[in-house]
Amino acid sequence: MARWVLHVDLDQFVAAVELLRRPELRGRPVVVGGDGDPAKRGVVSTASYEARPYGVHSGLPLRTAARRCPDAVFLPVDREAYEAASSQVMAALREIDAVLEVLGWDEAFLGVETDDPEETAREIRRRVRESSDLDCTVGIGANKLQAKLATGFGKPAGIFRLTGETWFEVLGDRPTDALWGIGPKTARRLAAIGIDTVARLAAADPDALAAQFGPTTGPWLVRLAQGRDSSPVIGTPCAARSRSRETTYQHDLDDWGQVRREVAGLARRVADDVAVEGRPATRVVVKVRYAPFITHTHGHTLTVPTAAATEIEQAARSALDRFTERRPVRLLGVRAEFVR
DNA sequence: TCTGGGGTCCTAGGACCC
DNA sequence: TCTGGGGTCCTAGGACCC
Repeated sequence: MARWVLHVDLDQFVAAVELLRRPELRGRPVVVGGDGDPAKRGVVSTASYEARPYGVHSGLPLRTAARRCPDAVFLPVDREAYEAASSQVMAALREIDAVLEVLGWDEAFLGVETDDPEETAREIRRRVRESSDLDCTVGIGANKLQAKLATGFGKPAGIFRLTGETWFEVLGDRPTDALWGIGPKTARRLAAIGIDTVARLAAADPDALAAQFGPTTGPWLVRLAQGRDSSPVIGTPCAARSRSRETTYQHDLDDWGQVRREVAGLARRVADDVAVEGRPATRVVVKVRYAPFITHTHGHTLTVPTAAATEIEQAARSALDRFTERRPVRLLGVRAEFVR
C-alpha cells in the first residue's frame, strides 16, 4: 500500500454555513465580513461563488465589495457558528482511518495508506456531506504541498490528483504565486530577476536565491517550485507559540489616555487566554497601527516567565511606554509569547 | 478604495562575547 | 589609531496563511 496525503477544503465555508440557515439566499451573491455593515472598516471573510465574478474575494475591504457588487447580501461574521460547523466536520474526518492534521476552520490534511486515494476522497466527501450538509474538495498528492495545490484544481466539490509526474504539466507555466507560500511581494522580487514561472523557479540555482532571499528561504523556494516537501502530516497539534488580541477602531483614537486604557483591556483579554493555555508567557508585545496603516511593535520581556494577569498587563504598559509618537491610532494589539 | 483578526516563520541588525 | 572573525541572543519588521 502506498502513502498518500489528502487535503480537504470546505467549499466557500463561511458563506456555506450561512446559506444552510438562510436557504432563501441560495443563488444570490452573499458576502460575509465584519459586522455585516459594508460602510464600516472591515474585510470580506468569504464571498459566495455568485459574488466572485464581481471581483469580490476574501480579504477585500467591505466598502470595495459593496461598490463592486451592490446587490450582494452582506452578513456579519458569526465565529461560534463556524466553529460549531467546523467541529462537526473534523469529528467526521476523525472517523476515517488516517492521521488528521487540522488547519483552521475549513481545511485539513489526512495522511493515509491506500492504493486507491480517489476512493478515500469520495468517502471523505460523503462523510462531510452527511455530517454537516457541506461540500468540500479533496486534493490528492504524494506530499502536503502537492495535495494542497491539487485542491485548487478540484474546486468546487471535486477531487484532483497532483503528483511529481504531473507537477510541471499542471503548474510549470503558472506564475510563482500559484505556489503555497509565495505571495505578491516574493513573486514581484522573483519576476524582477527574470523568474516568472514555476518551471523557471524550479530550475533556478538555490545558492543564487540564497544570496537574494536568505539561507533558508532561497533554497526552500526552489524546492517549493519542484513540488518537493518532506513535512509530515502531524496528528497532534503543536503547542501554541503565542496568543494575541487586536482591534481596529471604527474611528482613529486621538487621545493617548484612551490608547492606554484600550491596551490595558487587550492585555487583560490576552492574560485570560494565557491562563487557559496554562503556560507562562515570556514576553509581551504591543502593536500600534497609526493612520494611515503604518504599523510598529515594541515588546517587553518578563524577567521571570509568568501567567499572572497583573504582570502581563504591566508588561503591556511598559511596552506601550516605548512608543513616543502621538499620532492618530487605528489599531491596537497585544501579544503574549510562550517559552519555546 | 482602503486595507480584520489570529497565527507562524524568517531576516536583518545590533549587542555582546571569545 | 585602528581595529578580524565567529557565534549567539534579542528585537523589530516583513511576508504569508487561513
